[in-house]
Amino acid sequence: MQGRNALWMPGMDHAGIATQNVVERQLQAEGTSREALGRDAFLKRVWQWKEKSGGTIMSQLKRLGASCDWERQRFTMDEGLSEAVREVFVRLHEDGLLYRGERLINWCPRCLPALSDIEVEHEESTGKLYTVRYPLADDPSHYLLIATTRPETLLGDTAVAVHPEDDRYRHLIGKRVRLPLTTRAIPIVGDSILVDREFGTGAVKITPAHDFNDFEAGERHGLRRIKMMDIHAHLRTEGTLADPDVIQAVEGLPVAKARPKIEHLLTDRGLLEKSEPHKMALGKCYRCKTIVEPLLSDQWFVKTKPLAAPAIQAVEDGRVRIIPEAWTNNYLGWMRDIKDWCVSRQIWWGHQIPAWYCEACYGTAFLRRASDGAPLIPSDASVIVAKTKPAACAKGHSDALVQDPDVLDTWFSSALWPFSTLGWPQQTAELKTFYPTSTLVTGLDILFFWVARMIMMGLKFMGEVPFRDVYIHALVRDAEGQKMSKSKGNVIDPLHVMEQYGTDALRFTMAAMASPGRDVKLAEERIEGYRNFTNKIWNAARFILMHLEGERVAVRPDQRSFPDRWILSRLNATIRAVTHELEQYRFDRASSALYQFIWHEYCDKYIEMIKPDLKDTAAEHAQATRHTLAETFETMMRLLHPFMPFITEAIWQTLPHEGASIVRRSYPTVQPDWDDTEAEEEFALLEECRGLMNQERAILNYPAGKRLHFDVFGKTQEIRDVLNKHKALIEHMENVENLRVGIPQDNIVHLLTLTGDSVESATTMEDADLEKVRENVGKQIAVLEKEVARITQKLDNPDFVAKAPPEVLTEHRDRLQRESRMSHLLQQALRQIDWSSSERKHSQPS
RNA sequence: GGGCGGAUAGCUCAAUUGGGAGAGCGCUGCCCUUACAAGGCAGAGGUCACAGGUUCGAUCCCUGUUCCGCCUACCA
Repeated sequence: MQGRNALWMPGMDHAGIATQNVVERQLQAEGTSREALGRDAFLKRVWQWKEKSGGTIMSQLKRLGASCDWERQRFTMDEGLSEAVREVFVRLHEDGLLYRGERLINWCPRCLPALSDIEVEHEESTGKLYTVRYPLADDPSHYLLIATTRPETLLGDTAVAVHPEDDRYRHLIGKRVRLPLTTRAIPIVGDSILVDREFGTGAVKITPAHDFNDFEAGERHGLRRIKMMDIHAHLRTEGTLADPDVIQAVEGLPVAKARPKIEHLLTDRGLLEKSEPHKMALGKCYRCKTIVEPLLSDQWFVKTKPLAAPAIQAVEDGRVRIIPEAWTNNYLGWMRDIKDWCVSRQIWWGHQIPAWYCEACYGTAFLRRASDGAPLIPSDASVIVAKTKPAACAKGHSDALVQDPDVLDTWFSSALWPFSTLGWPQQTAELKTFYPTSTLVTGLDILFFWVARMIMMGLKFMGEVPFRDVYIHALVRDAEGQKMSKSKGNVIDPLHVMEQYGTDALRFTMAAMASPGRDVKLAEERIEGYRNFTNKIWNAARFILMHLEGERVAVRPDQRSFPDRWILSRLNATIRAVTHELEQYRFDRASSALYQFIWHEYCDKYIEMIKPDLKDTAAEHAQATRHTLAETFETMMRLLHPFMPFITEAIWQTLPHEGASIVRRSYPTVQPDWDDTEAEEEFALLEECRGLMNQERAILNYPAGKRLHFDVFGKTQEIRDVLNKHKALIEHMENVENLRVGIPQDNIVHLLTLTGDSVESATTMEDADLEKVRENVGKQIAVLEKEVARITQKLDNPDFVAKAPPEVLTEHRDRLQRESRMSHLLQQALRQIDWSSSERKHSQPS
């Protein structure tokens, strides 16, 4: 609508692990499995599922009225995007930023593939801290006390560490201990990094194959790595030299079952010193909440440090702006401490890694997994990385090439999205036009998963940042403030909400609640409130259509009626505010400006003001007013359209308009000749009158419908002129007859007078319940006197008078004057009430 | 353990250069007044979490405390 060349490209990633899980569950229900199907047939099934159900998000977007470029829809598994993935993989490898190695990685024993660090959620839980006796090899009567939360892993221990400067243990370094439950003896090493003297016993076991810190300690001390678990996190004792009865007790058991057995065995042998409750943060799979196990395996890693450096720079120097800014430090902190990124996943659905290994060169045939025939590539097999399958290996073997069975992390392809979707690696026109893009809108929860990686990849392969602004939107939570999740079952389906309240109401609610840095608790009352707002707009439109019959004449703004000039000026202010706030990503302020204007200025005031003109066909301004009415409402619909696309289009079509659709019309811009400070000031004066009159009605307890006589007094001649000019309007708006305009005066008999800044207003109180009035007035006076005392006290303070800015001083003095005058007037009214009631008493026979 | 954010009307949330605290919903009263009862008009309701400090003056700035979220971390 603003005439910019905008591209909103819709699309999806392939959600590797999640999608594979879903399809595998289907297969399970059918009594089969992916292994039984085989890789190719399985992938066909996944594609089928994707075609069928993958459109849900797209249809939700469409229902929400998202104006995407639907023709350009992209999917990370599309051929073009897959080509980009292969290109990037090969180039990262060439540049030494990609390597394969045996490392410890987070492993979900249920989902089976590797997880990256950030796919692991930490959850506080209470476990036990066991203290185990490790007898010294050369003197079994003495032992070292080792603290551990995972006693079953001791089968994989290859050393014990103490702090090199710990006097308790220093003399033991270099000696050996007998590893409980096994026939092995392991060394005692000194390690100041691993060991915290203060914690536990100050001595710690090292299990390099099953713990990240221990892995690194193992590297430092050249320790052997003994794997004692399989991919399902079931204990495998082969190679641990465990005692036969231990093997019998725990072989093949999952961790949870093995731990008590080990505890039992240790106790039986008098090797368990004690166990006590212990709080710790357990790593769990973010998807299925299974406890994650560190697992030793061959994986592909992206070396992230060199990529992160320019990505940090880009945010530091403002080429990428994160909004709200508060998240910037979050991003920088994470990037500065970034770990290498494990990108291989042991699943089938995804981009299969473009790496090949030559069995002939390796010398012996690769082992193949019995279940699915996947080759198990040895760590030392030489690798050929290429975009397509090589014809032959370096030594000319052509028929012994085996492709890496693993696929890439979904985020690997997502990271390329800003340019892969525009045709890269081809230098397309789209890429030239739209890269770098302007804004990425996303949730905080994927700032690291996605945003950080897009910036790294964009800088590496395009040489430019992928986007200028990153707008972090709020996360929508349920009414209790809980994050929505399928497993908790508290997910609010937007389709359902749209069904119930309408899409426009949902959209407007989201916009209104999008205060920066704050999550949205989706409260139904709020949606309902904005549903009512749409209803209000609809009814206003009906009213307008009813009154548009007849000539409409466009007149210069400054020659229109007072209400017309006023509403044009207000509309202009609203256009200014909405445009400004949208540019600042303040959707909350933009929507509240619209709400305030449409309901409280346009409907409550403007429409009410012009009713006399519309009903009286002979009215002076009728033709011009009808024009203004159509003009302002049409403009208002365009201004509101991005927030409420459906109702605005529907109404717009019924209004006088040009063009086929509101979407194709321009967004309203500020019109200099609509600004009218005079009209706004005059309106403010009328509002002041209105306020005083309402207050009087309230004090006198008069019913809303009662027509009253009012006198209004302008404090200057100029004000009185304005009041006289709008006398009829005031009478109409305030349900008043025979309004009289005069000069303020004291001692008016039988009248209740109130004062404002510019005007005073008086009305008769004879019809009122004087007792009630006395009470109300008394309350008012008390409030006023309190305020008067407060301001007086401030003004009596010489420091305040000396140091406060002059405008604050005058403002205080004006206020004091007004409040004391008001109090004076009310006391006067009180005296009159007393006088009247005594009159009444006297007139009655005793 | 570290970092960040929040604590304002019964509820959901606003309030940037420190100077009389706002909205929506809910509540109370009166109104089916020919656009709108999903509405109109009016009203009640707040020691701005707590304790100090800076200042003429603090919801706002500083310090500390409590409670609630989130992120992050290897304390075995």
